[in-house]
Amino acid sequence: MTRIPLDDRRSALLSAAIRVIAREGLAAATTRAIVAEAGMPLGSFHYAFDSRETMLAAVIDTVTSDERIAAETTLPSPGTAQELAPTLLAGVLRYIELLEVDPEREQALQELSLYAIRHDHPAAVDQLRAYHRSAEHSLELAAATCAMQWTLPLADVGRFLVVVLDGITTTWLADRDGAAARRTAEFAAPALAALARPLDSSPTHDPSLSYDSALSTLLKEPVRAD
Amino acid sequence: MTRIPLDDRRSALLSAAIRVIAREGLAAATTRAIVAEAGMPLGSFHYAFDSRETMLAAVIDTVTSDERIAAETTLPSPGTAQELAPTLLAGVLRYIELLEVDPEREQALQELSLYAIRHDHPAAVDQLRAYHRSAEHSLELAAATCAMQWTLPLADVGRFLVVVLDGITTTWLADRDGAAARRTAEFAAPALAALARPLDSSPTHDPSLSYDSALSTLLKEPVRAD
DNA sequence: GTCTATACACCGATAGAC
DNA sequence: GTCTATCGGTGTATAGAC
Repeated sequence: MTRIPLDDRRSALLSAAIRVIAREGLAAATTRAIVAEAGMPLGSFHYAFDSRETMLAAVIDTVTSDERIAAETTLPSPGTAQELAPTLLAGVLRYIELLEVDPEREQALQELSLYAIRHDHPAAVDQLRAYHRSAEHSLELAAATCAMQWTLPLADVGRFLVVVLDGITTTWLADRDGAAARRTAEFAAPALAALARPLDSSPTHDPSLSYDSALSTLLKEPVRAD
Repeated sequence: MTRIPLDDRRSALLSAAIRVIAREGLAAATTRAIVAEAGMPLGSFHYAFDSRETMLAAVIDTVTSDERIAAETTLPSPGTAQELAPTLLAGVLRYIELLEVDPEREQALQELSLYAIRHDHPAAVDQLRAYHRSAEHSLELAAATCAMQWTLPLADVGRFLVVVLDGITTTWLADRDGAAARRTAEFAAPALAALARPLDSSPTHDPSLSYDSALSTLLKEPVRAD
């Protein structure tokens, strides 16, 4: 009858699977639920994928794509140079907004991540590395925009940003306290900015001891007072 | 024959369930797998619990107990006063050690948390609040031991610690990079310590030996207006 | 190629033997 | 009370009609 290209079928099933996982959880994303969401008969599933496991690997691969992650975590790139801490803060706040707009999607990503750690560990590592790449790129861009440079290896700063974003995500998913998440962001941003120094400062300085330059940046950010 | 008190049966099933979840994941923790782990016949399950859902609620309640969480996250309390940042760092490093000793347990806790968020939200909130209580208690103790006080509401500082610990956990579970986790801790500890200041206004000591106290001292200076 | 009908394993839960 | 046997339902996967 209606002969649909195999790739179209596959992608339709993948997006249906993501919707089901987001709406009802990974455990409820059965083959029956997925084909129902896609409006297909059950038989179509194993025509497009060898098994449910294979399809889940494809789902993880889809949500792990660099473009998708970059769209979520990339900081806005302002045309004019400004202070680093507010730039970083704006990026984290933007991430929190995305979190609030589509909580189910983030919950789905967390469930897929835990699933991958247990059943497809290489995929979990890939997923994490994609986040690291995006974080490092954003941090590099932010520092350059503000005429700053990082005093620690970019990988370490990037990891801390990933840790903070992930922690904010998990915590917010549980308590849905956007104000508290934003207070966390307001602390994390200057703490990150404290790890950078102006581009033209003395280059041969042991970074582990040069908290003096970090201090000035940290202290420029008003500590939240209530 | 062997009449076992109901409470003993329940607790045996609960610990068996936790072992199964840790070893094979929440999805694999079926009633059959749990009673097999506990060495009981299948019929015993619904004699001890109304349903699998009820038992999972009890599991969450068990792992959410204050004592259990405190044992994982409480900082060591040194008898002698010392600098705040190393004290905090020691606590985070100790948490990372526990993480490395029993990764499956932490993975199980993450899976239970995501399950609770979706299917038993009040329990998820309780779990998070237990972590907050423990974090706040540890931070209060650490500050007092070091003769310091927090310059932000304890709840906010505690939340940041929870966020960092959670982010470290999720990230480490994926990449198992203990060295990177410790580098993250080494950044987070002084960043947290920067949010405290000495209890009294006595003159500072040698700042070259303790950057965290220098940070705290400078934090007392007025934030300059832009 | 597409879809219906079905196989077969395993799930949570329970009835009934002892 | 304790355990065996089993029920009804649902899971993944497939055979076979068209």
